[in-house]
Amino acid sequence: MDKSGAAKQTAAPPAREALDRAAWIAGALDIVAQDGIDGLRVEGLAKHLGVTKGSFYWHFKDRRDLIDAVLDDWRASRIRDIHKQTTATPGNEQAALRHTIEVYSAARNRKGISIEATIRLWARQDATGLAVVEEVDAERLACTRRLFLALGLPPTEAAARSALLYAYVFGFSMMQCGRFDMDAAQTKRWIVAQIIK
Amino acid sequence: MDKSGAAKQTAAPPAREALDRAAWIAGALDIVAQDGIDGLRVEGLAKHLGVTKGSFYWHFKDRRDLIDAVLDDWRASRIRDIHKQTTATPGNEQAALRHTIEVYSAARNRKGISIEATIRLWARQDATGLAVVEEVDAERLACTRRLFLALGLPPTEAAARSALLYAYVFGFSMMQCGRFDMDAAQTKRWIVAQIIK
DNA sequence: CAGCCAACATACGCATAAGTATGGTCACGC
DNA sequence: GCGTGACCATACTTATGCGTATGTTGGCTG
Repeated sequence: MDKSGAAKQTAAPPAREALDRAAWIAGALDIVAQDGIDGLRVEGLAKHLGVTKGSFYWHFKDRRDLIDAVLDDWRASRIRDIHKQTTATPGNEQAALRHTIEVYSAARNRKGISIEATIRLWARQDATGLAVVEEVDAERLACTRRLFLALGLPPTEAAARSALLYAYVFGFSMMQCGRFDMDAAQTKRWIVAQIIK
Repeated sequence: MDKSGAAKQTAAPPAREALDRAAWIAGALDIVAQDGIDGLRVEGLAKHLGVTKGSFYWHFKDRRDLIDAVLDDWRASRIRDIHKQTTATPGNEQAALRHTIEVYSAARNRKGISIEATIRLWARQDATGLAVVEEVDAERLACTRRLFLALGLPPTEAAARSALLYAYVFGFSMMQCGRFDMDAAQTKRWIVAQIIK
């Protein structure tokens, strides 16, 4: 049925060069963003990459091995990202906080939000996933808290504000199912002002 | 294997009386809270209720019929609940707002949060689910906004505060994967004070 | 008490999906 | 020019799960 004319229907590079683990993980994240972790099937992923599952079981022991690899990749990338977004030269902490909210809140990339929500929900049932999520949470809170402290706020208020920031950003992104235009600019500005100071 | 001694291993009532749609929906919500919508299998649900799927297909056309019924039930119960929690006698609007935050934020019932997160995430892929979620969102925002307006706040600020309240409550609940004791009472009080006024 | 029907159980067909076993191919070293 | 191994395809086996077809039972009515 699709044996002769199946050459470039997916996102495979022109000349198909050998896949490595990273390529499989990247593909897996595409699937996870769309169909959740339950939707991450090895045959489906293989088709997405233009190969068969014979290849998959060369690179991974089993499906769980892939999931663990995806988790590790996600943790590393999220921690890398929060550090990158919250670095600020002394005196620019407020701008850094605004920037962090802007970058993380909502519409920017639907895919990242989907992945995060999926992993977070799935982690409620999986100890390994839970540990990863908690690690990312702790790191994010620490990063923003550091900025608030640099602004001279007392420790308790810095902790509270970073918690509010995190809760807002995440809660907001989860509401963006459809359009739901509560990003009425004015509303958003007011909220950010409340959080920042 | 389980033909003779299978009498009361599940949560079936003592004398098994005939199930109705409501019982199936309630059971389905148990499953959804634990294993997500993808984990909602008709055979598994039947076993959970102590019957076989022959019964299921008597009450429901197919699996999708059950999902739609669950969605409808969830929408109705959520709208009923937000109305109940946000009713306030004139002069008690602040207390009502505090009460609403307290009731909806976190630890109270892990199950409700799981169900909400699951439905919300799943709705990203399903038009029917999306409509339900948006309806609930709109109703909740309207209810809290009404309270803020009753407190004399200008419309834009009332909208902004209700949005922040909603985002906080929801974001906060999603972080409660493990223990993650950021409910340090003090932090929580500070945040609530920011939101309320 | 005959018959009927709601409410289930049982048994099947069919599809999907994990994992295994084994065969094929192409590049590269020698 | 030929083996060797990385990389992938093919062909199973097994298990799960949806939907359907049909058998069974207990209670109610006339």
